[in-house]
Amino acid sequence: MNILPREFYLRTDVVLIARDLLGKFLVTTFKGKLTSGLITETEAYAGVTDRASHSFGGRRTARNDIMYRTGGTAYIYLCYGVHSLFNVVTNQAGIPHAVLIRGIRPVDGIQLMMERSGTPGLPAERLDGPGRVTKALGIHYSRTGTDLTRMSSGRDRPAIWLEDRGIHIPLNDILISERIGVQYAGRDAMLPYRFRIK
DNA sequence: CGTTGGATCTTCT
DNA sequence: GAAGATCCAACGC
Repeated sequence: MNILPREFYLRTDVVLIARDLLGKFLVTTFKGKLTSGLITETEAYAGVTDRASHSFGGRRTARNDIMYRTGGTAYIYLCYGVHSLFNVVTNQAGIPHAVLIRGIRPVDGIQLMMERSGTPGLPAERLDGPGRVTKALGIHYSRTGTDLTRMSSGRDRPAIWLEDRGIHIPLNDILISERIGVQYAGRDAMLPYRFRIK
């Protein structure tokens, strides 16, 4: 197993990290059941200078406090009272950058993920939508603050982590566009911070 | 096929 | 008290 190391997240360019996360694996084990997916879609949120970010202007509240932790921490919050959205915090502590995971291709535990999604039967080739991703992987917003980099074994293994399985997505296979659902961010809504595998 | 609105609840104003 | 980094079913065309 090759868990993404702290250094991966500590880099200063959150947009580059969002791109690099394509092709990596988001893995969870809850109650001994392992589920995972290859990350197919991400969005970068560039902290205090980004109007679309929860931490724009240095805003710091009980909800987004996790964003100010060190890179490699999970920032998970409740959206519209319904969906848990999963982000990875990047950069060093005090700099509230994050990458939202918006889509995966289910790999391990496909059947369980389909059951969690409420659509058993057909194996999904793509699982798109940040709320659906967390639902399928069993990620709840109460898990916010989880350290995603701790490399340990057995029962102490973190319940959520990111893994490199040696897959590299060439730039030619990546679609870059504007972020979704951030119209309120004005000019920043048009930044090319969304990355998708074609 | 595009558009609309309800669900649901925490967070911040 | 309003709005939100969403989703899906129900509608109208």
